[in-house]
Amino acid sequence: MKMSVSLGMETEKITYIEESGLLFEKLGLTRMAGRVFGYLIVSEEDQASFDQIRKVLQASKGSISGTMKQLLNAGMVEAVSLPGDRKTYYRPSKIKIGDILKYRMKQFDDFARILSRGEELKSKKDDVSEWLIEASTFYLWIGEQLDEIIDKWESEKTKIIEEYRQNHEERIES
Amino acid sequence: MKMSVSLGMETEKITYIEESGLLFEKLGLTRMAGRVFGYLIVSEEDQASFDQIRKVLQASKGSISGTMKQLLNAGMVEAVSLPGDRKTYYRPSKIKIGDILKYRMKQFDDFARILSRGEELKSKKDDVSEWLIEASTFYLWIGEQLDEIIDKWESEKTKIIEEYRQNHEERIES
DNA sequence: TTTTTAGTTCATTTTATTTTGAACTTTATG
DNA sequence: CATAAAGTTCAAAATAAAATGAACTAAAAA
Repeated sequence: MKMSVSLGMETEKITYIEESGLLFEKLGLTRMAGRVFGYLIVSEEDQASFDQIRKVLQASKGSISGTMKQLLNAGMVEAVSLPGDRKTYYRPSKIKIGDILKYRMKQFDDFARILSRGEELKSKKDDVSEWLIEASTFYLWIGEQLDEIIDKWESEKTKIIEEYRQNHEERIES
Repeated sequence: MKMSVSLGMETEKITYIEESGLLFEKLGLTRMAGRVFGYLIVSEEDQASFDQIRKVLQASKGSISGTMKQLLNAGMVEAVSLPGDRKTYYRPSKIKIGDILKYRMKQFDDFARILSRGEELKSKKDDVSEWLIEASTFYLWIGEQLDEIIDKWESEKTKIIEEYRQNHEERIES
């Protein structure tokens, strides 16, 4: 196995970056996007330059260029420019976490729509029709519920995070 | 564009089947799986035989064989066998719709885990670390919330579906 | 038992996706 | 203005994923 990350980075972080690549691939994004995101996460610097990313991940400029666009477009990464410096720097964006989920839930809208259209196309109404109606309604409904929950998160997150932190510590102590 | 479905099926349904294929592809499954599922949905028969599916979708036996395994494995399709008939028939399974969502939410667990591990790997605690903790907690929390919501759906779905049905009719009347 | 039908397996081919690399654009700097 | 650095673009190469088709297995029927 060729290790594609190096330049004085700890083995653990190199492994992490590759795992992030594989996860992104599983989520339908590209492996390189996952590597870049992983690198930006575990890098100790506040931001990394295009060329730094390219060198660490040992990829071509073209590949990094396309990947940065993907990540910017998905809102996962932010570009930073500095006066007196023509380079572009990148850092993980502090995107509202609920927005990632909302974005992903759009997939369910599509799924709901295809189920509902399928039901309309059937001339015979049977128990599959029933199921189709039920399933597409479910996705409409769950979308609304999720919006409410995400609002709840935004307003109560400090408290919730604190609760989770305590739970975690309790487990370690016992 | 080669139309890969035919055999006396309405154009609308053929289009539907192809769109279902494209959607499944977008969801990370295969196009063929989407076609088969779409076909089973809009077919007027209760179930379709292996060979019927193969003929309608004009695909090879190997392709259908692999695809049926995928769909069975994902729980989207059920196999039916009949006494005195050596064929296998397939129909869309009346899978609990919440289960599809729960299955998909596993992706978020993975995402939460990678964010949390990234945070642990950083020696410097900065605002990215803060964000990582927040984001991974969010996914833990949302998983629990969603389980509750899905339970609520299961117990109240008849009522909810009725409400949505009325809303839909009102819109048509006005 | 032999034949036939139904489906599986898997090496090969086809198709789609990702990466590279070189030429090009843009913008800062001497 | 000329030069250089930083990125972008895109055709071609590399890689990965999916479909085919032919040989194979299992199980019912003759």
